[in-house]
Amino acid sequence: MSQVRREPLADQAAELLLARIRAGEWALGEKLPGEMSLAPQLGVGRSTVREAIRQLAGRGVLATRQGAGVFVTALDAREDWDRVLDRADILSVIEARSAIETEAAALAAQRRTPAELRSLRKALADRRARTATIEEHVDADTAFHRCIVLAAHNPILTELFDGFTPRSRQAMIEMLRIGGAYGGTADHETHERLLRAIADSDPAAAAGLSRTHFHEMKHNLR
Amino acid sequence: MSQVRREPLADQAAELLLARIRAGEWALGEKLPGEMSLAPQLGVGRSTVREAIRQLAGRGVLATRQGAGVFVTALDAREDWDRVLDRADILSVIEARSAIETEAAALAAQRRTPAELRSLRKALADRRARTATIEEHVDADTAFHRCIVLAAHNPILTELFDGFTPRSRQAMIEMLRIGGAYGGTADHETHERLLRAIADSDPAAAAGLSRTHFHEMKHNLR
DNA sequence: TAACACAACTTCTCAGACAAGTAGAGGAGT
DNA sequence: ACTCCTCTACTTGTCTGAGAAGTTGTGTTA
Repeated sequence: MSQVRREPLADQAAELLLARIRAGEWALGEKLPGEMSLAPQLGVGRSTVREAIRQLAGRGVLATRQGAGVFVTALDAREDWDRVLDRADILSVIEARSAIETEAAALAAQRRTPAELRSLRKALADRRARTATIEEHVDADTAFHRCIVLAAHNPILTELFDGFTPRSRQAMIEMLRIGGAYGGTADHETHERLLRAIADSDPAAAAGLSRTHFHEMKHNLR
Repeated sequence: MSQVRREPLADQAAELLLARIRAGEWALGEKLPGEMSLAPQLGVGRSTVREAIRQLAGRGVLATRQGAGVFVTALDAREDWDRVLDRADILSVIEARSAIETEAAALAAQRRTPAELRSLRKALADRRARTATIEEHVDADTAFHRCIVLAAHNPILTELFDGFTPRSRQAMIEMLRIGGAYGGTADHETHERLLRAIADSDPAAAAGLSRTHFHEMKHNLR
């Protein structure tokens, strides 16, 4: 049946531990049994257990403290973005972008510097001009939205945005290809008003316009 | 000057190796020197080198093949959550949570199942009861908010939430420790109204309450 | 009651030994 | 000259044992 596949014991032990963590055997922050008791449980030597723990520590699931023990730091190994986005539909991507960018728009309206305002205007002009192909327009659109996130001056939001927009690019392109019209005057006007709200330091209006924008996107999907 | 900072040798070795990989000492796919020669180079024993390699393997930077050697599989451009959160202040964390959870609250109000509603009620009761220590209360609070995110039925938002709440736990605890009052009746009432909005399928109210909640948190910070 | 000392635990690190797998050199046969 | 096989040197994988270093709770003392 299955190929011989000789996987190292340490890898197998790591997988087994991860499965038990996912199953909820140890809650978040809880201490695992010591290496000494874990080794016989998994049927391997102590150093093998240590290597398995190190592997999971590298993935951010476990953390060790000398003298204290091994602790669960995350319920789940952070899955690769690619894998998550493979399963997620376009709708989920839009909703996540809405979450991040609506908050970012409000913050940008409060914190944007004059230099960032110039970048925003330039990016919006680019967004209007570059409508030759769908790919080009999606990239210009993403660049504009990234300027907003940057103007929010929040490193975590930036990281979140950069984390999955590159990977959702294809989904966006497909959505526009299906949805038909893109770069329309109505769409552009929404973006223009969003920029104006940020320029006017009006967080509520910026957030509202951003929310509306993504709401329309979701609506066009059907 | 600097605190003693007794970081495990294996971690130090991993960081050192990663730095040399980033510096381009070994190209992508290239083979590293053997453990035997790496150990004296780094000034540690062989098992320690192995643990460092395992750690980097868990992060996807290295891969080992028995009999062949250790190979570079990625240059590890992506920054670790831990590192991002180290630099980020509490304010940024709250803003990011606000972004995710406000959207999640609105979606949860539309999509929550009866079973999820039961989980929410149970989690809220837990949140009210568990106020013995700050740690306990933070964990109960996180659990309640996680139920909301789950009820939004959006895998990306779930992933985002799980991605950094475990790591922002300490920051939350410190914030409450400084901020003073926690688990107050006003705080609990806000959560109760949030749950009611979700139960009543009122997305706008749920989003508004969530936004207010995080806004108050930011305000208490000062 | 508060501060200290200690004991029992934990992880950390090293060393040595052998098993298991890989890859290249070199020889035998065609 | 070419192919195939074997053998060898080198690699990672695993286990054991030992002591160092750190943490936590308990009991003792002032």
